[in-house]
Amino acid sequence: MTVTVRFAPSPTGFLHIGGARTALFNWLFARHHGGTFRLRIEDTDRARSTPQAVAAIIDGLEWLELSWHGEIVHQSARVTMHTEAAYRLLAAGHAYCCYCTPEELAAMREKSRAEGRSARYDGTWRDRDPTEAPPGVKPAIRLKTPQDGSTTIRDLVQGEVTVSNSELDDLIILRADGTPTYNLSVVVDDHDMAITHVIRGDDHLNNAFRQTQIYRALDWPIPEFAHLPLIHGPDGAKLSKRHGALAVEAYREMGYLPEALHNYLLRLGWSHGDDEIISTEEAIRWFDLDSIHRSPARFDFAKLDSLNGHYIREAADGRLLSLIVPRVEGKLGRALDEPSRVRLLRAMPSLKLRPKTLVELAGNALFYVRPRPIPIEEKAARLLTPEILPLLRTLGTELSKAAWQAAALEAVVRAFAAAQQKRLGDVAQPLRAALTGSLASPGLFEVMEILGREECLARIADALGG
RNA sequence: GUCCCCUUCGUCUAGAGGCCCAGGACACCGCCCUCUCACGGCGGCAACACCGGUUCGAAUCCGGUAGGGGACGCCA
Repeated sequence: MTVTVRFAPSPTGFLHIGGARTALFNWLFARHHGGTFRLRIEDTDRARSTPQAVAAIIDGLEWLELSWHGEIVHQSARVTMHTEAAYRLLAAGHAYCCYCTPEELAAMREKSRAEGRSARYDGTWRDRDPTEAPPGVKPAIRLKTPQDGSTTIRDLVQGEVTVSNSELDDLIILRADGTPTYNLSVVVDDHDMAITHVIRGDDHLNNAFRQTQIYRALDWPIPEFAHLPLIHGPDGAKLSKRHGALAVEAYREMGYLPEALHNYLLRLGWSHGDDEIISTEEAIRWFDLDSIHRSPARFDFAKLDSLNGHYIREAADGRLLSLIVPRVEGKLGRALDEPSRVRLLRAMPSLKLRPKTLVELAGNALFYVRPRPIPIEEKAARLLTPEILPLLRTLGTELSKAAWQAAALEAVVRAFAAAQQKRLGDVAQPLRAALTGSLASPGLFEVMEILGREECLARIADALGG
């Protein structure tokens, strides 16, 4: 049997980071086994599902390059299959009609809880004669689940987990309005899609028991389950809006590379010895379910940053350029002309050595393409003292006679510093301030070469009060 | 409250009875490199939740305690 897995988000929000990891693990598992990875949108909650959310999920998966096989399955298009299954269960005596009102159910839950038991349906209508049904009330259909014994699932991550059947009540599979509920829909869809492995978040572990009972009642084979521990925020609590940056879209905006997020998410709860930098190819080759931890992991931006810095350094210059151009243009307030792009591309090999994010990269690149006079940061400006300015003027004159190439420029500046009885840094830093407006930049002489003679001399003049 | 799950440096983790007075990575702190910032190199700080038991020997096995998490919908 070929491995078939699915990612089944409900489109009630954006693709969040936990969902992205679930998708990644499913994708890797399928790729590892040469199987199929499918996408199913669980949009049966019409009130909360939106087309925008569907689009956001698709965008997110595409950005992460997690491509799925075949058509996207929209669960809402399959309600007929779901309801049919419910009626089949009803006809077979595996389900029954329940006429309880929401108020009655709420009271029931409260009572159970007050008595120190888990809140669940008490089976009022389980064996009651349908003729006793109150007139005019539409029933919901409940699954008739076993009352004795226990249900065990062999989870590929969690191991063997057993729950007493007395803890599992008769869940509703068809609402009073005739629509199917989540657990039924999932089972029918997973069955029809020939899903072999259900890999999803830990928060669904309880559902696995319910779903197992539905599979049994329907006499369908039960797929393998693998429940992944959730991702927690830095404070150890479940990742929530409070921690910010839930949507993968937000990570893109913050300037993270998809491959960095891949690598980071993969290592969160999964490992392959001491390996930290793991390419997608390696991930596909090495991925397995038994190396997944059972405990949740905390999300740590510092480590993501470090990984992102690594992947930025590895990225092709042209790609980085196209990624930062919109950001640079945004800060500049105008489109970049061709010479500016060429300049940035030339500067990229050294520019990309420093930042942790594309936002930083764009920020660091800005001085190369800014119109004169460039703004000088306060700390940099402080270096341009009345004592230094005359030196800078003389240096400018020396420089104007030099061949405009990094090594030659360095020779001139070094000779100048020596002649002035100064250390190189004493001269280089003010020069850097004048040229880049900052105290930190790529190598000064490379910067000068890329900026060009005219621009450099002009910026020096600007700094002199031009 | 009930049920289920989890517990190695601050964080992610290696570890499947002796290889571990616990290894790697990120973060942090030094030093080196150096025109700055990074990168890189070297070094440092720092953990087996606790208590019992099994064993010649336990981070690894068992039990309990504590702490954390998840689930308890005619939501998905």
